[in-house]
Amino acid sequence: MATIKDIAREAGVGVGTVSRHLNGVTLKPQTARKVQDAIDRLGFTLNQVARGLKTNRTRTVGVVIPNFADIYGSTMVKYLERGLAEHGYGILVCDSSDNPVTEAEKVSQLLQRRVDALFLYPCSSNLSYLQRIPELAGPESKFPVLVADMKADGYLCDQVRTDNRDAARIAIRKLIADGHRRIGLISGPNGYFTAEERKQGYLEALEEGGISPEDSLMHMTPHFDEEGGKTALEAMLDATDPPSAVLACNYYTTLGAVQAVYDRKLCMPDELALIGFDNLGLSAMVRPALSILVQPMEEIGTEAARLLIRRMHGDREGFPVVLEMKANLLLKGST
Amino acid sequence: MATIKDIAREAGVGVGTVSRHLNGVTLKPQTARKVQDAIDRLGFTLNQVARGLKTNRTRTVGVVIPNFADIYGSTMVKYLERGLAEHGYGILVCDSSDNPVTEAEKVSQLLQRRVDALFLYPCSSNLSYLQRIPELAGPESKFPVLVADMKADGYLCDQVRTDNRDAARIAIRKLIADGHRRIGLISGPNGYFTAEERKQGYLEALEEGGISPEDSLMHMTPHFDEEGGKTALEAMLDATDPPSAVLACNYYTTLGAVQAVYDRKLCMPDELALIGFDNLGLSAMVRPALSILVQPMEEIGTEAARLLIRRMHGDREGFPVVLEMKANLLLKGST
DNA sequence: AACTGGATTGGAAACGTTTCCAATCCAGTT
DNA sequence: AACTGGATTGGAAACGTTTCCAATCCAGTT
Repeated sequence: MATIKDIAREAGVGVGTVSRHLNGVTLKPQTARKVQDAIDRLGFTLNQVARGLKTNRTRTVGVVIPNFADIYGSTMVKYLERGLAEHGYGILVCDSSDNPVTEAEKVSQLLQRRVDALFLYPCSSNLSYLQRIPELAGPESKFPVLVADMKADGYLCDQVRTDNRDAARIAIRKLIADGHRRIGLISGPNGYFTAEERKQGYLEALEEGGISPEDSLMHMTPHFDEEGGKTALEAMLDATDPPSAVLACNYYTTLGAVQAVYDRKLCMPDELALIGFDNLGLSAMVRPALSILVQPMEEIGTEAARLLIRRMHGDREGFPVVLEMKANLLLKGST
Repeated sequence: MATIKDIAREAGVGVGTVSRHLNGVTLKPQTARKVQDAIDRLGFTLNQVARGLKTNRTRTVGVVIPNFADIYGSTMVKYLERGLAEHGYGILVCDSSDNPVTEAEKVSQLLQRRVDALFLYPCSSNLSYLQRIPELAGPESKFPVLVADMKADGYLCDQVRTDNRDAARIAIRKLIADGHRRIGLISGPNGYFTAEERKQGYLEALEEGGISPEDSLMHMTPHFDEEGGKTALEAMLDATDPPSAVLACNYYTTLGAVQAVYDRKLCMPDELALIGFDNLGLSAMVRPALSILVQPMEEIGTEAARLLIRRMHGDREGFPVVLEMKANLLLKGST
């Protein structure tokens, strides 16, 4: 492959001149032409690895997400990539398989590859491994780290996520406005940030509505999964005083809840009003169509890109920033 | 950040020795200990960019897919990443937004970043831009390129994809075995490889069953989308001699078809048997549960990783290889 | 104790850029 | 025609590794 030296020789100029041309410095027109001709003639392409070594910037952001096959994460990454690509940045992505150990390993691999910043969608709120990383440790670390969808207070990073409390709150408010008083919640495990925030929003909305919470109506499923969603809804329906409305707090528990509704042949919204979470495509497949809280994945990805670009350009304004984007409540036939 | 020279000085050895230690060469035990101590003491991490420049290998595979937010592509990439990571390779991913021009641009950006191989999930079967790339042009190019889910005959690359003919064939065979004679097809635009292959499989199965194809039962939707799926099914149902069974050939047309079924309040499978495509999660949301052809995304990703690893290690056996993986027909209540 | 030769180690050169300083160019002035 | 000084250009040094050759070490032999 042709190098800058080959171009310099071919064009009869110095390597510095070729480099300047490649970096957008305006040369004397005839010099520029000679250089460009040589580039075209030899089919030269700049070696970004060499440039990266010299400039100490790879124009690459490291991304770690728990599961690529999950629409939520992959949609965020889609818009992250789009936003970064506009500024010439690429992404090096890793799947942590929802395993905190793998997550920490992937982060250190990415740093060995000298990414310019990290986009982390962690699988737990334990980010202590960040402290053990020399580049990141110390209060004066300037290495940009952005945490998505998870609380990272106490760590030096920006955060972008859905306003989970608000999401649950607007859903529950709507159910209360529809006259429901016994409203069930299917959320995730205690200690899991988004699960707890959504529960918090639920509690706040109940309080606003003057409804006192009942333990029997709040199910913190152990794995935030389909099975848990189904079991939780069945348990509530089997209890002595079943709910007339339920909010399922993620995609998988929504799947499970819908199945319980089908199995019991309940008619929505009359026998049970249901609001699901996350997956828009799903909504239309349920009859009546499922009302759903849609997280602003595009916005999160786009804002994350914008913020990371700023940080990589040295703008530390407002650091550390916490951006909470509002979810959208799409009302359909199930409420 | 500490470099290999700092380690050499700190440990009182030469840089070559440190390099050898880092590359797994066994040193004299006490030398190894001195080096390791220095590494630990200074918190050294190897600069992979510098290594990449010297070795001319980045241990990175470039990935271009049309839409990250699409479960099909992102699941393939998940398993691709997993398979490559086992061998120390990372992936640099780009979303082409289903745009052939962007696709070509992303490919050349990836090559500037000196990826060791390319995983391409192209948005059209026109891969002519590959020829214009100096690294890839010429019959003797050794640069590994793998094309997923698309025909790339005539280009020098390996191919891994679903056996689309077989997929459609087994679905139609099943419908024929169930006694259906009038079977509809909802596929994608002519000229679109997977759409045509699936149609081909449909035709083959009809022929086996001694059924002559009818144009009015074959709908090649212009965009392979939800709208097209719905419209196509409605058109078939409104025709004088409607089908008793239908195969929708991708996720989006399946969504559309299911909606048409709902709107007309048809009872599956009695009034219409339906087989969908791609999205497993969807199946359980439809009642009766939707029979579905599930593409072997995990297998494709895993096999692609295996093949790319081999190619990057210089093994050219069987080049160019075409791997067609069998889809899985999951039978549920809708047939 | 001196020698031998395989094992181990040291360190220069190189990978392909960028950047800085010095050298050269050349339009405008005298 | 000679001079001036800003604009342009040339090219050495450096980024942090790997690798090769040469130098050193040292266990085993004499």
